[in-house]
Amino acid sequence: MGNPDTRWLDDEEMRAWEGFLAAGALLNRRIEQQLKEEAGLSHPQYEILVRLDRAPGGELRMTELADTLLTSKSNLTYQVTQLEKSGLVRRRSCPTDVRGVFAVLTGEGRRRLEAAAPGHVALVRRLLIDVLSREQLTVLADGFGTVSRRLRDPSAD
Amino acid sequence: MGNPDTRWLDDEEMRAWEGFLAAGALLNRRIEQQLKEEAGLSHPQYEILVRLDRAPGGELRMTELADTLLTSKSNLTYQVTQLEKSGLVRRRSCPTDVRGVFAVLTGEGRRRLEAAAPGHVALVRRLLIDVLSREQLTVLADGFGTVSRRLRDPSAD
DNA sequence: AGCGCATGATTCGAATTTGAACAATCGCGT
DNA sequence: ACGCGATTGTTCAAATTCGAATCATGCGCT
Repeated sequence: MGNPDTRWLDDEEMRAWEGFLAAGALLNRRIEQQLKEEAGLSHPQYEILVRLDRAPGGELRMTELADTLLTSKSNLTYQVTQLEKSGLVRRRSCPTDVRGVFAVLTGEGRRRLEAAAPGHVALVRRLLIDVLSREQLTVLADGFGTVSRRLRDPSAD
Repeated sequence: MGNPDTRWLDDEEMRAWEGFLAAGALLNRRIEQQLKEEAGLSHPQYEILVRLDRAPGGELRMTELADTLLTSKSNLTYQVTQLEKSGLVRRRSCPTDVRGVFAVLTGEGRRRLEAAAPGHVALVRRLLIDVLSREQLTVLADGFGTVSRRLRDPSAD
């Protein structure tokens, strides 16, 4: 069996962990809902458009996109197909590697993103960013930075 | 149309927001995976068992359970059915309200939870809690406490 | 050139999640 | 006691997500 005496979470630690989970669930729900009704996009879809918009040429390889989105490749295939049906993204096969596929942001995709972004940012601001002080923001950014870095890194296993 | 000049997120704000999303995604992935292979439970299922275990008598009304879990009622119906098939939870109809249903933690459910908890807590500790300083934890707990409270409260709309 | 393993992306089926619609019942106000 | 809007939990179909398997290709090595 495992270690007989577990180091349970104390009150503060529990508060942090459950607060994190709760905030995540609630934030996601609101964001999903707002994005859907104001721009007709799911949060995952919005994130895809954002990554593509940032990328040079407005395009990224499927795998690269999946990596930055922290999602599975099969899921990305599905979402990109949906976005393609909506005309917001198109696929382009990679010239130097027959296996490779680029997801490319279309003009309409960019327009849709630009239409969605202000409302989305305003919501994130209202629900999270503006609720916290600058000091809190810094601490969170640092903390999550560390956590994310360790999670990506196999050594932190 | 919306406000023409949006207050975009500055670097620090972006770092906090994206760090939050990334940490959430990565943490969830790991937790899901570990819980599945070490205890045969999904994270949602584990959370259900935890809430029931905390509740007096090891039972809660479906709606109440759904509320604390921040999930939809239909989803809870599904999960409880799954847990019932596994023998970890059973349903009991409410004596004072014919419509009402209690989800009750079974002996086997409690055993399974007790078997899963140490590993789960250890993982949360290793990936999140122990990575942060006590000060960071406090800020996180306070910040997300506020955020969650506002998200639940319709006035914070 | 040819072998063999790693990669890139999709496909497939199963599991989960969602939201709307439903049926039954409650309980408040008259 | 009655009417009726609110509540409780489930059902249903559709959308999403997951992971294993697949298929085709790239690349290093001999």
